[in-house]
Amino acid sequence: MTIQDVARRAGVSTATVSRALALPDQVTDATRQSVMSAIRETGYTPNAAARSLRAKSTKMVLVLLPGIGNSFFTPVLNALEEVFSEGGYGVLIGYTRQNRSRETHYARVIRAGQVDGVLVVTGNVPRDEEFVAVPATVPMSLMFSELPGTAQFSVFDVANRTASATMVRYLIEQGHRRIACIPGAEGSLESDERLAGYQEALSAAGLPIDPDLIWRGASNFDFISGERAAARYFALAEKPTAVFAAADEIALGFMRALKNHGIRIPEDVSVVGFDDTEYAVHYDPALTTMRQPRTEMGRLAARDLLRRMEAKGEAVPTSHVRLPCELVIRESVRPLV
Amino acid sequence: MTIQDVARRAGVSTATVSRALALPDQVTDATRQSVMSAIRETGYTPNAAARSLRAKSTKMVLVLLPGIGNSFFTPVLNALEEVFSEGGYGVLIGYTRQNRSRETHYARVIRAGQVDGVLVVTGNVPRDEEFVAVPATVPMSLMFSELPGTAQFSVFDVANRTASATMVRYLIEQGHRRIACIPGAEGSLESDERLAGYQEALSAAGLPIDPDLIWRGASNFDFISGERAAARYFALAEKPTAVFAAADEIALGFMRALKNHGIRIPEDVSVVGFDDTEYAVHYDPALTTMRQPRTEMGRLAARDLLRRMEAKGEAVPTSHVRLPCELVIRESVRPLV
DNA sequence: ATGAAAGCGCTAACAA
DNA sequence: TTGTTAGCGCTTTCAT
Repeated sequence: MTIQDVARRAGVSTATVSRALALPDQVTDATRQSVMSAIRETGYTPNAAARSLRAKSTKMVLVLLPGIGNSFFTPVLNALEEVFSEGGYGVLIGYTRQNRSRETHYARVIRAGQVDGVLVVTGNVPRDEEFVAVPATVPMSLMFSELPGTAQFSVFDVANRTASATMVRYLIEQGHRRIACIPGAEGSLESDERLAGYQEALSAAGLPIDPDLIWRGASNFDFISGERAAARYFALAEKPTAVFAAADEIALGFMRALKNHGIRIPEDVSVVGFDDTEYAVHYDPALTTMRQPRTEMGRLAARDLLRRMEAKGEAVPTSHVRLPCELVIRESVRPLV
Repeated sequence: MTIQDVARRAGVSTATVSRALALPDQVTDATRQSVMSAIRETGYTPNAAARSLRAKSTKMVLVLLPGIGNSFFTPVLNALEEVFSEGGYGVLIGYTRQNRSRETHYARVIRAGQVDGVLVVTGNVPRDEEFVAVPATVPMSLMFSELPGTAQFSVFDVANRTASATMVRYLIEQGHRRIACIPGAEGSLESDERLAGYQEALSAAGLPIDPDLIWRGASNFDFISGERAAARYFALAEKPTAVFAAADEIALGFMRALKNHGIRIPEDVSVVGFDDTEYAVHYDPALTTMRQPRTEMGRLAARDLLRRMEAKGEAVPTSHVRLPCELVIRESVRPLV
């Protein structure tokens, strides 16, 4: 069923059918009626490839995720799909898996004109040379990461440093003085920022920064990193009274490892996380953490990209948004005062 | 940069460029060389829309998910993306949200020829009339659900009933006699099957099926359903010694609610789940559950669809696969013998 | 082995 | 307001 069939059936030209669909006011009521009924009778749906070829727009967005099976991104993806599909755009999903060849693959997808925009949702922006040229081709945005000195894309991130400082300050207010930190994925921006926030809060309170209490070396923000950090805890002669984990999963892994050795939380040691994933509230003890507004970030980023994709020709200024996080107090911190 | 530019630069026709790319053996080494270097110099990438229009194939797959922010599907989606992109197919993602209008939207995407295949990953197959016609257009498969009497699509599911029976039998072997069941989302196939497995195991052991111990009425396989079931537990005069939850999240929600009231697990009551999501092993106590082979299911389903999409013309028989689950014994069951 | 040419289905000038 | 027509970029007969 092509536009030809509809045109024949309605007794008009293909151009009129096209107009009846795209610019209904440029067509008389009568013809629009007959075109519409012809469409209904034939069950016609415009062919996407033909339309794309002609219109030079595919109405599709590429969403690039790291893809380490991380459920942190589930609500983000949900929000993105919601806003994009509402705006008439399809969501093409790509997992880079920190893998060069997969990045190249998706760079090619973009160059093939398969998408009208790109959203990179990850701490690691593809290093592929081919990606350098992308922003010139189609609008591209970043989520949960930043790239210094690149004004050509919008970025949506949270105030990691401020949030971490707030969290550690809360711990201090609760009377904690010896506070450890598990900063998460070594070398990532989030990790650096959250560690900086931790140090900032300690310094502001006149507390020393003890290298023995900074448990580096994690390759990810996952359970296993928390379990590994537990070994550092046990090795310590003078234990901290509180631990700030840079992600909920790290906190959960850490707590589980401690509990295996009979350590009680928060009676023996307080633990806090970062993210506020779905499981934080259901754990025992329910985890005190910083809520990242994942759904809201997704919506904002999607709407911004939508606007920039629709702006045929004229340049829309890029957005640089840093959302605050929210301290969610639950049960995993014991007041020392 | 179009195929024209490359052709001019290499001093050949566009047809030759096309052949050099698609059928390299039909071209002399010399011409292929010059075409390739022309491609490199120009940075040419074939336009996807033009290719699709001509070839009547988009090299894209639509993956339809329920989209209730459920991280159960994270590894599934991961596996799907891996296999499809390896096979040269892009993954277009769609969340139906049990919403009629969104189903219609995606039915239209399919009819527009935007995808070469469809994978419905959900217990609820779209009811939209427009979907009835889909399997005739492009191959379509089902995951984690079945539709009786439909041989035209492949289906990949787990043996829910058998797995549940195995789980309950395990509980019985551990000496439990009074076993409750939280069957999960009312009216879903998974729920029905898992409940049936529970009843089957009880009957086989000569144990009575007590309606007071079947805590129906959940609208989903989520935490809240577990919390609600806890009320049923507390209301009961004669408590069960073990509870079979039809999903890990239900089990976690249930355990958390019990612990809030000072009930210890497994000392006071044993709890088991179903799924083996990432969090099951990190909970305290680590949850005894049935592992669903989510990644493997994703791979199998993707490969099957790939095969059927590639089979230009000739009919490939559909697959009907039911994978077994694996009992994972951890800490949430107390032996009574 | 290569080229010429038709055409996939649609949209948008331009004409009428 | 409507129709005619060109052409988006590619693949694929059919000739040569």
